[in-house]
Amino acid sequence: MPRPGKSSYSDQKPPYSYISLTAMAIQNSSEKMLPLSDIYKFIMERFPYYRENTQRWQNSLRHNLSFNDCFIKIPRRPDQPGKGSFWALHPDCGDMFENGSFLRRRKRFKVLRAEHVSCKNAPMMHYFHQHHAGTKPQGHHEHAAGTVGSRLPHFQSYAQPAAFRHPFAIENLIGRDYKGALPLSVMHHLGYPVPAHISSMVNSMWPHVLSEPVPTSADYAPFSVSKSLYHNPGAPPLPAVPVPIKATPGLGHVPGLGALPPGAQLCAPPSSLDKSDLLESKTSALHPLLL
DNA sequence: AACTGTTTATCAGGTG
DNA sequence: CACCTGATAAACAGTT
Repeated sequence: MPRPGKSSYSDQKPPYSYISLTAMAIQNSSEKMLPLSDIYKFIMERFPYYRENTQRWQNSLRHNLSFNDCFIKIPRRPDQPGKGSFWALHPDCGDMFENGSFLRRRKRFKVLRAEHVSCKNAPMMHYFHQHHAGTKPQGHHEHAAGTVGSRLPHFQSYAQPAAFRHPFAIENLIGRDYKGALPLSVMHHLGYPVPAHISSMVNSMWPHVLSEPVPTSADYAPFSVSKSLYHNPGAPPLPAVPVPIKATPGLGHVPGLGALPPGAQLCAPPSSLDKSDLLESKTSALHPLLL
């Protein structure tokens, strides 16, 4: 295992998964979203190991972006021409990494099917911009069967329960589920007006991490998820549906690995969330003290 | 053509 | 042993 400050390890494979590396890159960006090429750049600049075999690892990374629900695509605006979309972290995956350390992912992040459809697929964003329905969304291959229809209450119950809300509508993206959870910059990018009270809340949840030191190529000092990626006390609970891998009650704070800040409240399912809405959850692993 | 994104498949390693 | 996660390969489609 490479140790921080040992340059002789600089060309070794970093102890981070592609998910971690991608999350690092995105969180390190000022906009909290990056095009694919900038994710490549970030990784190559900081980890010499990834300056070689680019075809191999970049294919893997793209696979991870598409495959993992923790990454969402943000379309470019017409005034931002370029290749591909921006990639951002799903607003509910802030506590994905154990103890805030990128070294270890605590739980698998999976979204509900309905949420997934509206969040993962580009046509939603086109609707988002153009205010009309895009092409019919397709479910992610892994979730296409088995969960149809039954996990919609979050969207349906928001604000105007009786009103039909297209699953691609902005209200369903930034409505109860995402309001205050997407980075401000992303909200702004999407042209969504951000009320002041939400703005302040979001800012406290998604701080700029640019001011934090960035590890050099030889320094695998763990990137830590900034404290405000955890939910603030008082902030409305987000309907994350994390699928815990396992609880690790004994781990606690590892020196240098970034600890849970005092008073931070981790993402747990809202109390109102019906048990049937949880996918394969093991509630013991969701206890805040364990996170 | 090169890049981007999706999907399927396979394998290795860790864990209960 | 079953299951899960992550890494890798590859085919393929769409976009720039």
